[in-house]
Order: sequence, then structure tokens, then C-alpha cells
Amino acid sequence: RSILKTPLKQAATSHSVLTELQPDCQPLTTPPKPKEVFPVDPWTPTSNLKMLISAASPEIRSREQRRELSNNPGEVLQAKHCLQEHLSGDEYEKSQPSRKEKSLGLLCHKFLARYPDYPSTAENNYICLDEVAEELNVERRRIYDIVNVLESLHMVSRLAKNRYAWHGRHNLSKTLQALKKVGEENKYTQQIQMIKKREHEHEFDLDGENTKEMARSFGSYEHSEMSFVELPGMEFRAASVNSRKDKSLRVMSQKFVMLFLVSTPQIVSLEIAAKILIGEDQLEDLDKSKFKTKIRRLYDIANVLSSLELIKKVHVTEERGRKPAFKWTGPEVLPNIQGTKLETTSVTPPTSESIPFKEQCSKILFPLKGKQNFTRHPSLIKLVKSIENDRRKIQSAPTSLVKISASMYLFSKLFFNSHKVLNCLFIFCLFVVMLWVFLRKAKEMKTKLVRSASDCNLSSPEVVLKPEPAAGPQQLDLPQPLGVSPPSHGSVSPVILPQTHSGVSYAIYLHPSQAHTVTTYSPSFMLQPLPCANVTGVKSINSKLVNKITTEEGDNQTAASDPTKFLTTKERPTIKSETSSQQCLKRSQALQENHLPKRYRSDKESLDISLSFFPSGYLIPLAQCTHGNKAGFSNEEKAGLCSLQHTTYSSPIAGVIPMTASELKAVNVPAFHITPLNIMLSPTSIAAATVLSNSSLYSSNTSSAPNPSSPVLNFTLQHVGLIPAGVQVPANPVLQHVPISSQPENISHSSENMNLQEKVCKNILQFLDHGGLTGKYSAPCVPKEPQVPQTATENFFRTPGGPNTVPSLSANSDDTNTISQGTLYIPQRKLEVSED
DNA sequence: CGTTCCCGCCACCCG
DNA sequence: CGGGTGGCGGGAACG
Repeated sequence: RSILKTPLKQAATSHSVLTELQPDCQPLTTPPKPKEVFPVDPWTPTSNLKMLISAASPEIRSREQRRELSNNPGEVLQAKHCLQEHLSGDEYEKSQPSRKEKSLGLLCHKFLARYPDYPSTAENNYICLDEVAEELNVERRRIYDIVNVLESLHMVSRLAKNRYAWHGRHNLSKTLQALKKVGEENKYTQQIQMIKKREHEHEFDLDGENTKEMARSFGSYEHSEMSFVELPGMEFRAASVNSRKDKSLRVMSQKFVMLFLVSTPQIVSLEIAAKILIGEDQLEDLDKSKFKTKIRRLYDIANVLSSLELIKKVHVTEERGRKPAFKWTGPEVLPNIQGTKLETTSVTPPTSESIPFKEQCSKILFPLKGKQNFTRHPSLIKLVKSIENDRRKIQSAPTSLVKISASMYLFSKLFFNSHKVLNCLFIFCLFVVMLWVFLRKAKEMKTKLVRSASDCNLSSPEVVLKPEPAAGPQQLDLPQPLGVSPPSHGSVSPVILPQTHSGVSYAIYLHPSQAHTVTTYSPSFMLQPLPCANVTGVKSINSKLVNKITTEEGDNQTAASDPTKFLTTKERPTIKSETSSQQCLKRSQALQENHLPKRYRSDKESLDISLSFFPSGYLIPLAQCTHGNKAGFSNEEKAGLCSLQHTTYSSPIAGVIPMTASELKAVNVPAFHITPLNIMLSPTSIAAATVLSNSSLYSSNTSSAPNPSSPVLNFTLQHVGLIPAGVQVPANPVLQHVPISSQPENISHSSENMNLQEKVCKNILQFLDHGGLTGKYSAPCVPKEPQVPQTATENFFRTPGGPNTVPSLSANSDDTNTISQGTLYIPQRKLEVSED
């Protein structure tokens, strides 16, 4: 027994070990000096200072140390050594490297420091394990731990015994994509939900039947064997060494990563990860020791992943207490089905994925200059990066409206490098878009109601406001949509959401009355979620499990959201997730066919980029309000508000709007719910809109003077896919389009610009007219049939006063155009995440 | 105390 | 068989 004991920290033990491993080392009494241990790391005055500071406060020290690790792993350590050497000269045992200094994470840092993130093919990127182990002064065993995890991410690959090839992060994004895909296939999301649910159901009961039960239910998911996820270009490793059966650590690592990529707040608690990893291969013995071991391994993996800055440690506080967890801090992984693109493992520069976007920006913004100028400009690099960041989020936005909005925001950021400057414009554009939606919808509803209920006179807006009859059972078997409380004309209260990742906050304006309604947890608000693939088929815990969030460090907090968490199994029939998406699609099409006798179907491809206009979305970036949220709402209120998000996506006018699964999934930009009649505008935005519309956008002046709306529009349209990238829409075709679009045939090819305008107009019109508001926008191919000029779109643009007049935005001037104040909302929090 | 996780035994390959 | 791997779990360090 005693042999198995972990060696004591005492010098004697260590020395014996040391001598054993390194017989030719110094005499026993003089252990290696720090200088010998870390010959590479110079120690600087800075580190000295930090060391002194750290010495003053242990708390600061640890924090400081951790922070420092990411930049300069060796420094602090070195400093500490020096400190201890100075302070406690002969009393050496204290300076015996503490456990922390031998941590796998630190070791991994040192390891990573040896190799560039993005090695060029020219360099020799071979890793000799022996060498590394020696240089880092660790047993080889430890290097294996690191290398295995790196291998799971394809950052290294094994060449032969003792030899690895270093790839760095070149493959990372592809690997992550692959992992995400596999993770989805493995239904990890569901498994997580199930575990959470079980956990909740039998609170303290941890043994016996439940375990079996759990194992049994896991059985249904058991389709994943212990397989290592390979990358297309990477599997050519030396076959001789490749056949090791158990790649457990690698596989574990991959699965662990998958869990992050799949779950919606990208936070995974160790406990759940362990359970899933266990549950998969061995669904029987969920015994305690196995669990413990798994956890230990997960710590190992997590340490390496942390060093890679892919995850970071947090704490999730549930009602039961603090639980260790990790949060994904790596790159966003977008589904990105870029066909069978060939591997570009070597030559591609680090930000290969982002280059096209840069070019795009460059083209759009600086059509005359080469992209080089743009991309090379040092002052822009940072900006571009941050924009790319935002872009990723935008791409995962659930609705095209949000995409448009966000794109506009992006544009303003890119073009002016300022949130503030174009905020007004942004808001205005957003407003215009929403107005389209609203008017379109209103018109549609009106005609429909008139048609369907001919015996009633439905001209008054009050009637229109009622839930649409057809929206109920016929459509999605959802309960009758709740008529969101009719907005009064009170004031609105902004709520600042702490937004994920970028630190950009979005203000959501909340109408007081609704705020109240929502925060009281009124049962009537517990609506059904939309039965789309990502959500359905998931048994989930009820809202009782909602956790709260606290933050220990004020910055960079995440408003986590997990759509499935608020679903309740009992209240809703479970639908097979495989089919629900299609069902949604079918139904949405069926629904549209009610309105549109003739539809233009599109292939799957175009559906993906097409715009499903799910009514709503409204987010205003607020550059200045980063921390404003703290004062505002209590956690309960926030949680309460959250519950709205996943209620039925319905509106009094539109009824239930089907969404595709892709729109529901991976919502990093919060989804918003807004009803067309509840479009909310802050006074300033209305003002801005009015001003802008009067001055430029609606003027009949078609001069080519620089008009911000044009680039904005170009950018937005391109971004959203209405026009091809790189194509410019010269002026503001949309707002001037009426003659063109009403008689498309006649315009023909007068000029290229005209042509372009025409196309764009058509596209937009089509988009709006053909289901853009009800569900699907189908292919961009233009119908040959002449447009019936009685569309809402056109009505909007040729407002009562004529083509060039501004539609009245002031409330109550015209019932159909009235924009009343209301709400949309949705932050969602349920996890309390705290950092250390 | 609970959490974190280092340490190294030893079972497995493989040449 | 000898050496490279790496699963695994005890128990020390940490907080």
C-alpha cells in the first residue's frame, strides 16, 4: 500500500525520486536551481514588480498569476522562485515547486510556448517527446497527457514513436466544426437535458434504480462508439503506430469539446460531462469510483484546453450549490457546410476563414482600392477582428431581421468605427425594415381577414389586433397564441442586456405593463415552445431549475441562454426531432399557400441562405452602457423575462410563424419577440427616423452624393444575401423603386445600374411578397409574371401622399400605420456563472 | 472539509 | 523482451 502513496512533498522523498530519474544529477542536497529549471525564461523588472505585488496579497497573487499565465507563462513563476530564493534562502523546502507550479496547465503553457500557433510549413515542426520532456523537466508521462489532448484537436499528429508533428491551430476551426457536427449527431444536447432532468427528479437519490433507469435511457442513445474523430486531411499518420486501441483520453477530450460546441450556453459542468462520457461507453456501472476517475481525467483535459484558451473555468451555482464547470472561450463554430471544400491545411493563413469577409468589406467599402490596402492597414486590423467577431454572432442570429439589423450595426461599426455615429442611422434602417414587416403584415392580415370573414366588418384595428383565427390549431398544433398585452402609450423602460463575448450591450426596451406581467410569472405566459427540431424531442426540466447568475468579475459576463431549459415535457407532446424540422417546413409552406396560390420553391441550398422572416428582432447596440444592467433588474426579474423568449413565437396578427430549426439553434444573439403591432421605438429613434427620412431617404433627389444609406444598404443586402457580394447598389433603389418594380419588364437593360436596381428591388419585393414575412423566402429567382402592384411593400413605398412622401410615423394619424409602443424582449439567464 | 489534480504503477501494445 | 504509451486511482496540496 505504502508504495502506491503519492510521494510526500518533503525534500527527502522528492530527492529520492529525483535521483532515481536522473541519476547523474546534482548531489541530493542541492536540488536544481530555478535557473536551471527554466533556462529559457528571462526574468524581467516587470515580473519582479509583479512578484512583489503578488507577495503582498495572496489573492491578488493568484489572480495575477493566472492572468499572467496567458501572456507570459514563465515569468511569474520565475519571479516567484526568485522571491522565495531571496526571502527564505536556506529554508529551501518552501521554494520547492509547489503543486501549482507543476500543474498540467502550466506545463502545457510552457509546451505551447515552444511552438507557434500557426507554423509555416517551412519550419520543422517536429516534436520529440523525449526532448520536450527533458527540456521542460517533467516526466514523459505528463507530456503524453498534453499531447493526447492536442492530438484530439489535431493540433499535433503522431508521426512515429516519440515523434509528433506540430500543426498548431491551422486545423482548429475545421476540427471544431467536425466535432460540433458529431456532437450534434450524438444528440448530446438531449443527453445533457436528460441528465439534468433526472438530477432534478430524484434529488438525493443517487443509487440503485435511478442509476439503472438512467443507464437504460442512455441505451437509446448508445449509437456512439468510442471513435476518434478524424479530419479529412489528417488521417495519414504513420499507420504502424496508429493502432492503439484505447484512445480514451483523446476521445474523451473530443467529446468534452463537443459538449461545449453543442450546448447553448457554452458552459459544461464537470459533473454532467463526466456522466455523459461514462454513460456512453458503459451504461452499467455508474459507480462512484468510475465517476471520480472520469472527473480526474476531465480535469486533465480541461487544464490543457484552458491553456489553449479554448475554455475557462467557471462556477455554476444551482440550488444545490457551486459546481465546477467550464465555459467555452474558443472561437465560435458555425455550422458552415461549405460543401466538399478541399483541405487547405498548410498554406492557408491563420484567419483563413475571415479573409473572404475582409475582402468583402474591402470591396464594399473601398471598391476602388485593392483589398490589400484595407487588410494591411494596421489600424484596421483590430477593428476587422472585432467586426468578425460580431459577424459570427450575426450569422447565428435566428432571424433575418436580426441579421439585417445586426448587419447594419456592423456596417456602422466598420465604416465609422464608432457605435455612436451611426446609431441613429442604424436605428432608422432597422426601423424601416420593421416597418416593412409591419405594414406588410398588416396589409396581409387585412385582406385575409376580409376574405375569410366576409360577413364581418373588420376594418377597425381593434379587430385586427385579435389573434388570427387561422393561427391556432390548424397550423402547428400549438395552443392559441397569447395575445400579447395590448400596448398602451406609456413610457418604455430600457433594459440593458449584458451581451455575450464582445461586450456589446443591447438595449431592449420594455414596456412597463408587460414587464410587470412577465415578471410575475403569470402562468398564462407559459406558452408552448415552437416544435422545431432543436427544441423538440427534448425532455427538459422545468423552470424551477432556473439558476441565477452572479458575477464576480464585473466584466465580460455572459447572459447565458438555453432554450430548452424552459420547456416542460408535460405541457407539450414530444415530437420526434428528426421530423419536426420538416414538419415545420411543410406547415410553413402549407400556410403560405393559403396566402399565395403560387409559390416558388427553392432548393435546399437557397433555403439556407434565404430569409425566413420571422417577425421581429430588434436590438440596439449600446456602446456606452456596459455595466448598466447591474443596477436594473433583479435576477428574478430577469429570469422571469427570460421565460418569454421561448414562448410561442406568435403575434396577434401574424399568428404563429414557423421557423426552421437552424433559426432556433445556437442563438448567441438573443432572439427577439416582437409583434408587428408592438414595434417599439424609443423616442430618439423615432426622431432620428423622422429626420432622416425627411432629409434624404425619401427625397426624390436621386443625386449620387454620398448618401450613407446606400452603403448601408449595400452592405446589408449583401450580408443578408439579397444581392451577391461585391455588387453595389448605387443609390437607394429600394426607396425609389416604385416605378421599376411595378413594371419590371419595361425597365429592362437601360443601364447596368438600373438593372441592378431592378434586381434588388425585385428580390426585396419578392422576399416580402412571397412568404418573407410568413416563413420562407424562396429562391432569388425572379418570377416572370408581372407584379400585382397591390402589395404591402408597394403600398408602403407609395404612401398615400404619393411615391415620395414620407409615411406618417406619428402615432394615431393613421390606424394602419400606427406604431404603438410595446415590447420585445428576451434575455435569458438561468445559470449562475462565476469566475475565479 | 471539498476540490483539484500530481504522481507514478503497471497493463498494454509494438517492433 | 524491452521500451514507448497511457489508463488509472491514491492521496497530497490547495482553498
